[in-house]
Amino acid sequence: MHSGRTGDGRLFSKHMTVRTRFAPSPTGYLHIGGARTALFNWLYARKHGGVFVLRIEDTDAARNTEEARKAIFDGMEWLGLDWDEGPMKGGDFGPYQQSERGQIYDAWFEKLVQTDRVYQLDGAWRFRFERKPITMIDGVCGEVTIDYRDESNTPDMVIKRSDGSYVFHFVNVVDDLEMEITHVIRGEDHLMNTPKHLQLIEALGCVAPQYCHIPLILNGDGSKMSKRDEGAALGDYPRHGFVAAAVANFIALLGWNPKNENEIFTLDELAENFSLAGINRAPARFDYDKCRWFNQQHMAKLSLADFHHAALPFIAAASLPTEEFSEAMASAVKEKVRLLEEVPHAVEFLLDDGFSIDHEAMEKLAASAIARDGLIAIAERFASVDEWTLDTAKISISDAATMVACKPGQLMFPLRVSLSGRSHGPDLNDLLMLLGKSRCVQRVQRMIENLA
RNA sequence: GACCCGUUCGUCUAUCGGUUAGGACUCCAGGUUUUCAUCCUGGCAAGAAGGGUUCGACUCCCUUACGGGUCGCCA
Repeated sequence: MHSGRTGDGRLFSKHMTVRTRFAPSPTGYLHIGGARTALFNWLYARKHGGVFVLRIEDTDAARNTEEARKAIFDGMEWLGLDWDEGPMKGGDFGPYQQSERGQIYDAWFEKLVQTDRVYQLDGAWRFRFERKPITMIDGVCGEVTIDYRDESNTPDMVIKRSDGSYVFHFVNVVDDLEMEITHVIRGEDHLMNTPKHLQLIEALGCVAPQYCHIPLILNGDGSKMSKRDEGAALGDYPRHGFVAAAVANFIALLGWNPKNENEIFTLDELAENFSLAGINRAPARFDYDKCRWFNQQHMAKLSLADFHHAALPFIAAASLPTEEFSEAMASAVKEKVRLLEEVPHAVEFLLDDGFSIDHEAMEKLAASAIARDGLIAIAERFASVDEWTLDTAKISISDAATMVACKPGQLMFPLRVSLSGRSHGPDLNDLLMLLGKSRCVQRVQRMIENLA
């Protein structure tokens, strides 16, 4: 039969179409680690002009939920990981949900019955392992051997439950065979399953796909990432105002690197540069700060219109008037925020005259010898401007500085705090133009009163 | 506990026997900006430990320690 060996996978041929798959089970939510597995499979398929399959592994009827199914589709769509075959897409190897593939499994199972590779125990069917060392050639880990002569460590596994349903190991293997999957990129938690799968494939008389096990993603402190941990649920990313390209970029670099010093990649660029050889073997820790930095880098590349559009839902969610949130405002904060969820706070004082004034900034102002006089001069100069333009506003500030015998630069901080209530924010020129003459005068006067 | 995989700055990583061990995030200091931020420049910071092999080891081998994974009629 075949190569006489198991575990070394298919000899990769230039003529062979690469077929990868992502096979999540619809229980819970889409985990960031799962998203990365999907991404790597997608990248590998795209890189090699292959086919990316989405298969829903819903064999555990009790734990499946519709929300979880939706989370998978939504997450994939958000990240931009389109599948060539799968639910809502069809394909020649369907159906793509295991719950609908019963007859297919029955047929393959019958082969094992015929060849006496299964036996019944307590009503469940167990697969009889061959008692020999099993060696796999993993695409990432290299050669790994598990000795199946040690029966205590590798008991025969159940592949068909006493209720007649099939277990993961069996359906997963059958589907990869049926769907002609060439490369299986999956989490390292499956590494010890692989010899089981190899044995099954051999018993079925087939050739195994190339397996590649990628390291898991850990929390920042090195602990196992689970449900409630920051960054664990893919669905949280759009909610916090991450853009998809940034998240894909960041998780791609968690466990993979392009072997050069580039860091910012679009999805297409990732696909161009992707290779199995660049995948690491050690688990990576999740760094939320760096993820935010990637987001900032990707947002900076967004067009103003796209950024404005992306920020609008966050303005609405903060109960700020979306119709007043202009592209000019978006422009003023575009490169100052790392997450879209920071936009409302960054612009709220532009949309609402009743903004509060930062304590620390106020104290610094109160301590300044020239702040009050400077602001009085500015208010006076502003008020006398006929045509409010950036030039006339700037001239007014210079004039005010002359009046109180200081440098214009010294008036910037008092003016900034007067206009925005804070010591950090958009460019002063933007503030001046965005607010207009009368609001600027009002705000400066309000500050003068506060300082009295 | 058994069996697997792993271990370079705090974090993500480059290095495929010979390098002042490089880059990025974070942090700090300068510079640019009449202001804030961006940005630019510079700085802090690493080969888990012990044995080998070798002229020479972060790199290869062994041991220990530590981390992760797996040991289900879950996937």
